[in-house]
Amino acid sequence: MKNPKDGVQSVSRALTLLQELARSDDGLRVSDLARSTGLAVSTAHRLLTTLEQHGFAQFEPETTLWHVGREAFAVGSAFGRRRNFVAPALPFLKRLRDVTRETANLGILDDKQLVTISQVESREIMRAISNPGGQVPVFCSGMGKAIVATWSDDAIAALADQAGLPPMTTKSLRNMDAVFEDIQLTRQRGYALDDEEHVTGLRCVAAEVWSPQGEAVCAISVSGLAARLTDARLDTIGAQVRKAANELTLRLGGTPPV
Amino acid sequence: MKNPKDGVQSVSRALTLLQELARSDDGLRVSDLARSTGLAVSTAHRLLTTLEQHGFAQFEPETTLWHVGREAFAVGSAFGRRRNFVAPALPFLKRLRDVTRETANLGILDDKQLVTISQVESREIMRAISNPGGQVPVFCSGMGKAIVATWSDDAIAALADQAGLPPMTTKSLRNMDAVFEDIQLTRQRGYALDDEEHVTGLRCVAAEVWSPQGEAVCAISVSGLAARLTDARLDTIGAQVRKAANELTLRLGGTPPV
DNA sequence: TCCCGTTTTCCACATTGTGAAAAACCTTTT
DNA sequence: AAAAGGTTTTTCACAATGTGGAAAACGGGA
Repeated sequence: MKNPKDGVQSVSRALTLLQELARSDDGLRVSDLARSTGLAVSTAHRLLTTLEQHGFAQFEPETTLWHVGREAFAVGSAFGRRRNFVAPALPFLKRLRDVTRETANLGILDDKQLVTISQVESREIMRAISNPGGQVPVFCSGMGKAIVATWSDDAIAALADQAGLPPMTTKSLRNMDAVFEDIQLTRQRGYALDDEEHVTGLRCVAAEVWSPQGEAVCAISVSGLAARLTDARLDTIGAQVRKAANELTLRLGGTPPV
Repeated sequence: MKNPKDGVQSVSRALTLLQELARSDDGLRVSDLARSTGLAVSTAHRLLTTLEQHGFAQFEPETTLWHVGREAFAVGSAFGRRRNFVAPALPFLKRLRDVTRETANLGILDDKQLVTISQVESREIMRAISNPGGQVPVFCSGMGKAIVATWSDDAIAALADQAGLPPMTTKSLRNMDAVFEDIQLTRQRGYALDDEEHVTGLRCVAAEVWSPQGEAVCAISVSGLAARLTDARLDTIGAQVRKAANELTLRLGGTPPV
């Protein structure tokens, strides 16, 4: 008769109540909840009380309506917190590596530096030069520029002011005019380009990834020898990177740019 | 022996497990959970399974670790949805973050606790210590004090009476005299200050946001290392936070204080 | 291969959750 | 002002349900 696969009855019922509560924006009454879940009113009441004791449900005495409680919010946000983008990003990076046959990277902006968090290496003989964990000045990095391009010009100027524009190669951007010109291009193209600005001989195509809060949290890029990442391939790869970035954005619960 | 006031045992235990899971960023094993909650392993396992069936917990077979599940996230965000000032607040938080270069927060008062609803992080190395969803005793929080300062002294006393004054650091307010003194200052200044009263080394400047009904519904704050939020900057930041709070108030259809 | 530390399943037992019904509240109606 | 109709709470006897010890199934190391 009893099927253990159903789990613990009372817990299961309590969770159903919570889900029902979450469905409603302006609260529900005990009797409504009892009806919609098929529970006895007294049972629903008892379970709700328990949920309330733990802060998962909330009762408004004035209106006698039940709501989802703060503790549910607290526990739920732990789900989002755990999302360090590395794990979900991997499949997209791999696919990107496979379609481009070049190294794919994931990076975040941290204290004026772009940090490469994760990397899926090209299978070609010549590998990328930068390592995961490696840091690059923002404006010498494709990923850095992709993220920064989403900011206001003022914010960009402020960052450049603080971080400076340390040149890494002869092609590095050396003044604000060059920076804004490059950012302008980045916004138009929909992807950022590092054309041997970090390491001579190395090119890098990048696009930013958006958080649910509507901010560019990290970026995806493809990097390889300038000899292989020819001008002719740039737009194709740009579109592929853009696509991967948008897909990851969706995966993370964000909204890609129009 | 049995006290019905304790609520439904199994539900209560399951919720405790969830809270425990939320505390950990990289997952917990059944046996760890059993130990930390004082449950028999088999019981913990059974409850977790039930949580998993509803999507509130998530099990990683590879690592045999348990995490908070997507459904907990879904239900939790219903809490945020009901307090729908999150979306309209974001632009103001971002601007505040940009002008102060510190983390900007949005919080509401809920059952004697201040809950951080949303957050726009500083771009500096040291990020905020508190997470969205985090809860702080009212009188240890800048945002809490900003809201409460709009109340009558009687109401404040009543709340303190109920909630107590649990000290979080050595600088926390420990008696009603200190509270009223601080509230007095808050009203004069036009902004509230949490000077390492919640976390040592962390300062926080806050101002309340008004509803069209003329009540302080939520608060905006800027938080950062005490080393960076120096006394010299306090009044400037206070004015900036006040301004952001007033702008959001207008946006929500309320009337800012004179 | 065997072993140790897990996770998972099983099962007899009584603790614990259950729901009908009654009590306590509210508004609204007469 | 009292009665009626809708709630939300509380109570309580009963047995269905959840419990935890112990045993079984894994899953990596030696």
